[in-house]
Amino acid sequence: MRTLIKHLLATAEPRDNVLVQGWIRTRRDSKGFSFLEINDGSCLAGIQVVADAAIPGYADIHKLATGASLEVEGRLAASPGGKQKWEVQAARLTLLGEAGPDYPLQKKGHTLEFLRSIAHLRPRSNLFGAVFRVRSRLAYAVHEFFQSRDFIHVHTPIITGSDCEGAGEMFRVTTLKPGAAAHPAADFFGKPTYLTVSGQLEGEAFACALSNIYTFGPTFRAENSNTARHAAEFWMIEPEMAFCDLQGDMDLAEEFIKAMARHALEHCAEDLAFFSRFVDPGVEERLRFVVERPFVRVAYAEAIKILQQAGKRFEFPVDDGQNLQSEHERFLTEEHFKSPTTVFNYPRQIKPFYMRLNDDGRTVTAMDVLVPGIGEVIGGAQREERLDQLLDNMKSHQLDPDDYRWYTDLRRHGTVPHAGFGLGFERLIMFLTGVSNIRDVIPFARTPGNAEF
RNA sequence: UCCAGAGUAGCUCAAUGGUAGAGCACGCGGCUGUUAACCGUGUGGUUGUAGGUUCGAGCCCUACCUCUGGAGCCA
Repeated sequence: MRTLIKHLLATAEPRDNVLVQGWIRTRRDSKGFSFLEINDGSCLAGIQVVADAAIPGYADIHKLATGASLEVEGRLAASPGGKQKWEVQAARLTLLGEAGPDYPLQKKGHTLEFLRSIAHLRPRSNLFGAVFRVRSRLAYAVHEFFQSRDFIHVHTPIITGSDCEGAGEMFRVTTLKPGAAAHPAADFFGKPTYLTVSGQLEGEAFACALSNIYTFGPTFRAENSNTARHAAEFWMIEPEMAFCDLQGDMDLAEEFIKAMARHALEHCAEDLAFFSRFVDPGVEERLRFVVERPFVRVAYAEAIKILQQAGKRFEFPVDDGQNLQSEHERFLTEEHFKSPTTVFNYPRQIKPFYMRLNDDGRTVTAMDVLVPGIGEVIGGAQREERLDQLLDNMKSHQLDPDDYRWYTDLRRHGTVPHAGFGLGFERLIMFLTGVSNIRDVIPFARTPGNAEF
């Protein structure tokens, strides 16, 4: 029976009759025998195979090149070589699939840019194997975090009929033939439909029934954003809590980030060490810092004062009443506080209609969590639970309440204070791995002009 | 979408306006408990595309395409 390499490497005693299946990373020939390094993706490290020229299957040795797949039967034994504890002394080699001389992954460093052009093969590289193992582990950690706190997972719809959630351009979903006259009534759903940009509004409906809920699913934005932090398709995590205010929301956001960092340190040590060595030297230290230290919390008005008194020339002036620019956010989290920072109570005019108006009449209960190196990783708010105020907010945002009938209904029937936030899963992975481009933390990235694979 | 930079061998990169090269990969030969093995040798090019300037363009000019970094929008 096959044993994954991660389990072979963790074995305590030598073992006869092991079966390894994987892909060849490199081969080194000697005069009567060869060394093969095999990787199966179960962990960063591969295992060394020693193959004597006399064993069955060795006749294919010239075909056992980098990238080829094979099966090795043999004995797990202590390795006399200095760089590994175990090796497999092969009794039989079976070539499964050749990789020709045009196999693009060499046993040397490649640029990330080149690896993106072979997105179907890059998971076989050290870096992308590590990234996607961490991504998987963290997806598990997300569910563990919320489930252990009695949050209920809700699958909000991917196709949505509301075209005005206020979160950016949307992809149209239609079965109408291209060029057909625009008759929404003749379309599949009898009205215009889109890919969701957020499950928040639906999440609120479920929070106002099940108390604490979360969503974790794909999200789509048709914005022509061409940056290292934006993708047209990405995964978002959106908790929503009934009977919760802004304080509770900020507490949960902070606990969540800390829990993810702690989980990565505890369960992805080998891969994190790899990131520290080849991607971002400070990543492990940064995660420990995030776990140990409380986040800074600062009101928007105070943040503006800090920026104005920083004595620093920004490209964009600090303007009270306007949104913070990327350079302002980075200054706060990277230079001034040198810590993850939560900014709250933003001016109402720069935030969406659903955020709760504070008693000052000028600010809303919004909060953004900023982290060094990434900037905004979480955006959230206590929601407006008062029907009259919500309708007033819609009016000032020039929205038609008729388009939000079911949403305002939540305030007509047993309304409660509630709050939540949204977090881009890819940005979290970037923060935890140090990988600086969102295209490199999602298996097959969709960005403007690029839907290959 | 805006600003800046870059496109030369499969990959990473060289090349005063004057005969396009190296390392790695790949082929062949050798050698060794090797480990991004090593030594020798060989194959490999419409210099992103289309125009232009020039006796002569990888290099200078124009347009376009693609990518990268930054910005906007945001998660």
